[in-house]
Amino acid sequence: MTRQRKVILEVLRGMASHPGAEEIYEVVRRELPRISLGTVYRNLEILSELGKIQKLELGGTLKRFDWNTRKHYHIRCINCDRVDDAPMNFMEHVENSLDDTTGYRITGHRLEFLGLCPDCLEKAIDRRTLSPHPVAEPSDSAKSPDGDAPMSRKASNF
Amino acid sequence: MTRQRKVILEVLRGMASHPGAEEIYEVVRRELPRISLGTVYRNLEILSELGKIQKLELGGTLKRFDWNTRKHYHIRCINCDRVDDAPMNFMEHVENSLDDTTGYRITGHRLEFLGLCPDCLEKAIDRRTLSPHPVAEPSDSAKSPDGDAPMSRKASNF
DNA sequence: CTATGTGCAAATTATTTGCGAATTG
DNA sequence: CAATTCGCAAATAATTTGCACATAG
Repeated sequence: MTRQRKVILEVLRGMASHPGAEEIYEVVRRELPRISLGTVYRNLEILSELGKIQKLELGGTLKRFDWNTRKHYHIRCINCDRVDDAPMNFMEHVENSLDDTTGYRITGHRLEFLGLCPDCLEKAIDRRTLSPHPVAEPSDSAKSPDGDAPMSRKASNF
Repeated sequence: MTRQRKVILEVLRGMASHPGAEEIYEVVRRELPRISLGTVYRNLEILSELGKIQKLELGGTLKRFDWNTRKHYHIRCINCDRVDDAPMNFMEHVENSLDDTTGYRITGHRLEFLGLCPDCLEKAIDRRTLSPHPVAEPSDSAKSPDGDAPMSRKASNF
């Protein structure tokens, strides 16, 4: 347990979000200005092997880390890539729903919800930025409480 | 619809697995030796936007592609990274299980099962390669039908 | 024709690794 | 001290992109 390892762990525990290595690096740096990015990567890996943190492999391009080591799900914004915990119970038994013809020995599962986070949702409603096809400015009062969901092309992948 | 686009689509449709871009490239190459990897990437992206194929963002390091555009789940081997379709019905309603305090507008979800594929499972049983701690060779007949699952350290992340 | 797509090579992004020096126990 | 870890820089891996040329419609 080196100083840098301890600081990395504390920093992650102090973060509400689910940061990637770079983001953690930037914060740790404020305390240990001489630390290297490689050290951050190495320690995040080690800490997750020790079970002190959890490595998340969600969609998108980067690996994220979570101080919460309990099994739980996540929800990711398809527009800004923000990630939050999904407020939903872990389904202990989904794995039993699998047809046993797979031949696999199942060891776990991962569930990720996709959607627009509150911030991006608001921007989408205000500016129609994410509408499937550009919309001629409607009267600004038209804040349809639950109208046509703005879905990006990307979202239609699912 | 260029020749290369057509060939890429046909090749993917002819593949049983869920290949990444490189793997598709290698096969397409046999028909179009002068095609470039960049073209493969570009066309896979376009084809998925057109809804002709599906882009998969599973765990692991690479993006995979699936000719099957219907919503379905996958199962991935934690040892060799092989991916198969998960023989299980799509859960149309899981998204409703989400506590509505999220503030997100949900547009989809993704479920991935993890485990040992038949091949890796067999090797693990034969050679105990993946046991948590090395095991003294037991009698070879001990094919426990559902005994102690060989779990790698990685698997315990979930 | 002309908009779109291609091949090639260089650029990006995220992550990993070799190595000699520093630190921990 | 001896094993582990660090900082740094270079190496990978997967994917993206700029640009001059080629092709489809």
